[in-house]
Amino acid sequence: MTRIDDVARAAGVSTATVSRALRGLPMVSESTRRRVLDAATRLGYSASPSASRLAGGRTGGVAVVVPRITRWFFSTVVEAAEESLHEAGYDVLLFNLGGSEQARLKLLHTGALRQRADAVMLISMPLLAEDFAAVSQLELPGVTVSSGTPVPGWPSIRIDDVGAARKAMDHLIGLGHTRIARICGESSDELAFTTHVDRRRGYLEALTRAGITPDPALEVEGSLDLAGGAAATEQLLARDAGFTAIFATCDEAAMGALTTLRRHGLRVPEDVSLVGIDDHDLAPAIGLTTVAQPAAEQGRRAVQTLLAPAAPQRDVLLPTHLTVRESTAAPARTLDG
Amino acid sequence: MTRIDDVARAAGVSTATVSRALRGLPMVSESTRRRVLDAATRLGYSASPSASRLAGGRTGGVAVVVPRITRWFFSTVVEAAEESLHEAGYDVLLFNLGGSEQARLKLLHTGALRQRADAVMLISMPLLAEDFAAVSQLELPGVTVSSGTPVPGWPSIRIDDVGAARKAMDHLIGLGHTRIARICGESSDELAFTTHVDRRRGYLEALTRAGITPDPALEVEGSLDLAGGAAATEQLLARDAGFTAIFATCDEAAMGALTTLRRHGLRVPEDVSLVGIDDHDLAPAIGLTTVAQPAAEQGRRAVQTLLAPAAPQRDVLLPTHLTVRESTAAPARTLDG
DNA sequence: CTGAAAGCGCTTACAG
DNA sequence: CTGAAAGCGCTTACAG
Repeated sequence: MTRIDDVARAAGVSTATVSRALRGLPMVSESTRRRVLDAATRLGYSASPSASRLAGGRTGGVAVVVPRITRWFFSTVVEAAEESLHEAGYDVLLFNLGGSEQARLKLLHTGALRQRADAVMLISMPLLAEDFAAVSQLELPGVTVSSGTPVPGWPSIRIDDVGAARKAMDHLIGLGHTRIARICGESSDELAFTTHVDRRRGYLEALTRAGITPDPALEVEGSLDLAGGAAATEQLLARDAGFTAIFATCDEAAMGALTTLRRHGLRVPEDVSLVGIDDHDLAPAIGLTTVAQPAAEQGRRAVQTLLAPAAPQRDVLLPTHLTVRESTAAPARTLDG
Repeated sequence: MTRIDDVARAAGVSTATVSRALRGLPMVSESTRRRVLDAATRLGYSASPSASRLAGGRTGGVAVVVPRITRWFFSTVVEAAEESLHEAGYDVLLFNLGGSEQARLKLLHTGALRQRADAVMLISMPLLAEDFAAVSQLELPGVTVSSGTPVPGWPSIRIDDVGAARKAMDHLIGLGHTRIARICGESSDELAFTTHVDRRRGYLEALTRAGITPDPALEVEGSLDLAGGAAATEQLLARDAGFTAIFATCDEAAMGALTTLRRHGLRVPEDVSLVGIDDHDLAPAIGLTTVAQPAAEQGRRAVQTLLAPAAPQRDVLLPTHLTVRESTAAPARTLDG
C-alpha cells in the first residue's frame, strides 16, 4: 500500500499539500497540484477511506434503506440512486429491512448509522412516532422516497398517490365498470403509511365523483406484493360480492391477482379487468394496464436533493400517467353479486 | 458521541480493556467484562467504525457486486446475502455495474475496493483475462456466485447450467417438440461467460441425444432480460424458420418472448410452448414453465463460504428442478418452416 | 500558497 | 488478566 507520505516524498511536498491537492481544494498552485497528481498516479495512490474518515469526520458513505430489494420499485430506485451516488464518489451502504422489526430497530435506534454514513435515504419506510425522534438524533441529512411520513427537515420525493389511484379508477369507470374491487395496502395500519391511505382515498374519491357508492365488501387488504395480491383476490372471490374489475394498489399485487384469477379459470379482461400502479418492467409482458410512476427518476432526484449544496426543494411530486394495455376492457356483463 | 475513553472511565478500566471486552476477546475476566458492557450500554456507546478500521486493519464491510440489481436473480441473491452479512456484523457495500465498462474498470482495476472491503462477492461477473490479475491484486478473500469464470483461489457457488438447460429441453422434447428455438445468451462473447455457453451446450446436447439435428436458424442471441427476449423473438419470427417451442435462457428473456408473441397474436402454449430457467417470482403469475434455481440459497451459501473459518468447499453446485406450469404443451401442428 | 504538528478514536504488541 | 504507549493514515487549524 502506498501512503500519503510516499506521494509527498515523491512530489517533494508535505502531506498536507498532497491532501489538499488530491481533494481539489483551493490554496494549491497549479504547478504543485500537477506534480502531486502525477506522483499519485504514478504510485497508484488512493487515500485510505478509514483514515480520511477518522481525520475528516466524513464517512464517504450513504445509507440506502429499503423494505425489500427484490421488489420492482425498490430495486429500480436503488439502481438509479447507486449510480448517482457512486458518480458523486460515495459508497452505497445497502440496508434491506425485509420486514424484520429487529433490523429496523437496530438501524434506526442505534448510533450505528451515524458513524457509517454521511446521509440517509429512506425508501418507502413507514415510521412510528418513536422513530422520528430516533431519526433526528441521527443528526444526519436525509431524504425520503415514496414515503408518506416525511421526516421533519428532510426533503421528500414521491408521486401524488391520490391522483395516481384516481387515474386508474377513472379509466375503469370510463370503460363502464361500477363494481370495482380494490386489493392490497394496509390502510388501517397504525403506521399510517400514507402511500396506502392515499391510494385508497383516490379509489374512494373516484367512485364518489362518479356517483358510485363504495362497497366495503369490494375492498380487501393485503401486502403489496405477489403473495398479497394472490391472497387478497382469493378472499375477494370467496366473498362473492360481484365485481367486474380489480384495482390493485401496485403492479405486483395485480400480478398476484392474475395468478389467482388464472387458477380460478377467469380470463383477463374478458371476465375481469385489472389495473395496477407502477408500470413494472414486466407489465408489457402480461399486457397489464397500469398507472406508470417514474421509479428511477425518484432515485436520481433523491440523490440530487441530498447532495444539493443550496436549499433543496422540500417536497417533490413526480408525474404519473395511465398506460393502457390489454388487461382492461368494458365489462361484458355486470355481476351484481 | 461517547468515545471509548468515556466507557473506560465509567468502568474504571483502560481503553485497551474496553476494546477487548466489547469485542468478546478472551483474556478479560468475567466481572470486568460485565462492568464494561454495563457502562457501554448505559452510555449508548458503539465503537467508531472509522477508528476501528484504521487501527485494526479490518474495514468491516463486504463488497457485493452485481450487473443489474433490477433483475430477479441478482436482487434475490443480494437480499439473501445482505441478511447474512448484516447478521454477521458486516456492512454491505453495493456495486451495481449496470453494464458500464467504466464502473467495472474502476471497481476492479483500482485499489479502491481493497481499502473499503474485507471481502468481495462477485455475482455473475464475466471476467476478462486482465481482470483476473487485477482481482488477485486486490488481495482480498472473495467468492463468485453463478459465475462461469471462477477466480483462482476463490470458492464458487452456482448451479449446473448444462444440466438445467437439459431439463428444460427434455421437457419440451418429451412433449413432442422437435423444432425448438433457443433465445438469448451471448455465447460467442469473448468474455466466455460460461453460464451462457453451458446453457447452450445443454440445449445442443439434449437435441443431439434425442436424435434431433440442431438448426442454427433456431438460435438467436440476445441479452438475458426482457428487452433481449423480446428482440430475439422478434428476430426469430422474422426468420420464419418454423418452430413450436422456445427455450429461453432465463425467465426474464422468456417474459420478453411472451411480449413479442402476444404482439404477434400468437398464443402460449397453443401456438408456441415456452420454457425458461430461474423460477422468477412472477413465473406463477404468467404460468411459466421453468427450471427452478435456488437464488436466495446461493446468496446465503456464498456468505457462509466467505465467512467460514475452516477451508470452505471450493465449488458448490446447487440443485435445480423442472417446474411445469401452463406455458408448455404438446405441439398442435409442427410448422416445418 | 505551503508546512509542522496535533489529533481523529480506536487496536495492538509489549510489559507486567 | 490488565494497562501505558505507540501507531493506524489521514485532515485540519495554526503559522508563516
